[in-house]
Amino acid sequence: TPEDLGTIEKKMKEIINKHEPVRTEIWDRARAIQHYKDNGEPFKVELIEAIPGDEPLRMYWHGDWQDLCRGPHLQHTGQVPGDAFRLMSIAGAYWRGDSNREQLQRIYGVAFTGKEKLKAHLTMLEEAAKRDHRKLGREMDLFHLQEEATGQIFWHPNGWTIYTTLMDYMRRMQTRDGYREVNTPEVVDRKLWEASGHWDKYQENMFIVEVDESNSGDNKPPAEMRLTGPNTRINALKPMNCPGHVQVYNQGLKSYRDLPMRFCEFGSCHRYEPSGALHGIMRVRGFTQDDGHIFCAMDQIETESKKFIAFLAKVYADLGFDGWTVKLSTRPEKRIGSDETWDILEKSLGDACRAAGYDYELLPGEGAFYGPKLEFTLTDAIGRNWQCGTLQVDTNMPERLGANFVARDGTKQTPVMLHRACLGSFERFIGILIEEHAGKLPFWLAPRQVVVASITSDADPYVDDVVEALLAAGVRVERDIRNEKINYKVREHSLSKVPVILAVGHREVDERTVSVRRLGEKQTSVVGLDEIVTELSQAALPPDRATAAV
RNA sequence: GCUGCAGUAGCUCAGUGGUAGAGCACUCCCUUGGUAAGGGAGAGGUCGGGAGUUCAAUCCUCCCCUGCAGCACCA
Repeated sequence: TPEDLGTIEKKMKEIINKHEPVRTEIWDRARAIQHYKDNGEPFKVELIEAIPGDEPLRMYWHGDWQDLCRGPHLQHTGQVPGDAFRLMSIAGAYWRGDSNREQLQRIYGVAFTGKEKLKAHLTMLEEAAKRDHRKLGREMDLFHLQEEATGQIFWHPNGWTIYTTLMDYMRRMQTRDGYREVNTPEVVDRKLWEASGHWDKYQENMFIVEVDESNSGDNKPPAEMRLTGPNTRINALKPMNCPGHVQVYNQGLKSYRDLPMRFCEFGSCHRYEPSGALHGIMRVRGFTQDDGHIFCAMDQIETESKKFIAFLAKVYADLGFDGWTVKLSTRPEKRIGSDETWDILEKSLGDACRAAGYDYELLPGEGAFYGPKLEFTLTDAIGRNWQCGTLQVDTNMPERLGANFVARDGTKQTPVMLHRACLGSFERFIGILIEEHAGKLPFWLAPRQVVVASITSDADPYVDDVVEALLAAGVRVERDIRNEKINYKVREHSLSKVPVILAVGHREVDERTVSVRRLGEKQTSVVGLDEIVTELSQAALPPDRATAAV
């Protein structure tokens, strides 16, 4: 508990003040194992037994405290900066990271070389908490969650504006990049998931929909019998779009001339995620992916991969991100497909990434069960990493689901399938977007772009003129003619992150101008009505349509 | 799912074994104010849900739900 942490911290400081000197001895393994057995420390015993070879072990002491350690240790405990550490939290952690093993209590703490640095860190955390998308989502009236639909999002008008604006942008970008948009069913018979292999591996994480398909009419049995009866059909809400896209591909004969064939879908997916995994709108049970699958020949993998990475880089840059990283996840323990195939696929992904000009971090064993993947990760306000974009090569699913094409030599061959998503899901990406910009979204994405506020009620009719002109020019604009002082209006709209406030009073009415105040700036400027309409309508253009930066 | 913590008004939070309070937000009135809070009045709560203990439970006990931090998971 937090109180316990305080007590522990106090005891730590006492030990630090004692300047306990280090003492070390080399023990043979048998003695060390016996020592820990006698002291009831089975985890230490296990650690020692896992150390290869039979070299002696180093034991350390500081006063009463004893540890098995490769070393070195501090000369004395006084070397720990007693005023520059803080115990932060306490939580369970599985022994050796294995959820089938015991869970230990882990105490999290931070330590710095000086008191000032600790203070700066704590201040940073406080600042980061203000950018939390869950907090901003409430303050900006973007969305809410409630327990009747755990892990799913009720989007409010403001939030849904961000969502659809982003989706429209992605649709144009993907069309330009050679994708054809499709749409596939959300309630699908388990047979398809069995065929794809997902039923086997992810059944317990799927939303199951059982429907009675016996004759309708008065002789229908009661619901509790129907759901387990012989005519019950078991469906699952689609947890991913790939099998659906293969079904589209499989309609009609395909030639090597048709490849690469790029399908995309704003695919609504549902996954029964473990309760402890849910996190705001970043990890949810209902979400929409900007999903896409490229069916291609083996020798097209690298070109298509490079093309996608370039596409993703462009999109991320448009959305204001430059700090993303790439990870290459390789074959997991539980997988399908031969090692030879994995060798080829892992290499081609890595090569494509380098060829596109990006380095990657290797995550051994983290790949999907059907193939390796590149993960494109972004960070949230407090520095946690989130996988957003992904690129996965897959030869297994096309084969399982019977996809093929006629090759140049007339033989039937199986295409490779590249699974790819750029944003990942709109939900997670918007969460990251909110935190990255601390709610101050780029003008084209801001749900409420402009508020026109009257200073005195005499200006109200003119407010309507300004609003009309901006609406006609494609700007998302609201009016504020409430009986409040301009200070009050400015404060309120600034807090809710409206990027531009146009204030109008007698002077502006007489001159047909507006007083412009931009979010984050103190000074205002007076601009003619026509001029501001032109300027803001330009600024409202999404990056792929903007002719010039405004 | 696991470990720990939490749930009181729309939001942030105080509080008590005898059925609840503040500030902000909201509504109305006064105020027409020039760029981050003008004044007054009012309305608003099955104290997350269920069971138990008790004369009496928002408070104590148990179960469940939801959230937070971390772990595990993430097709």
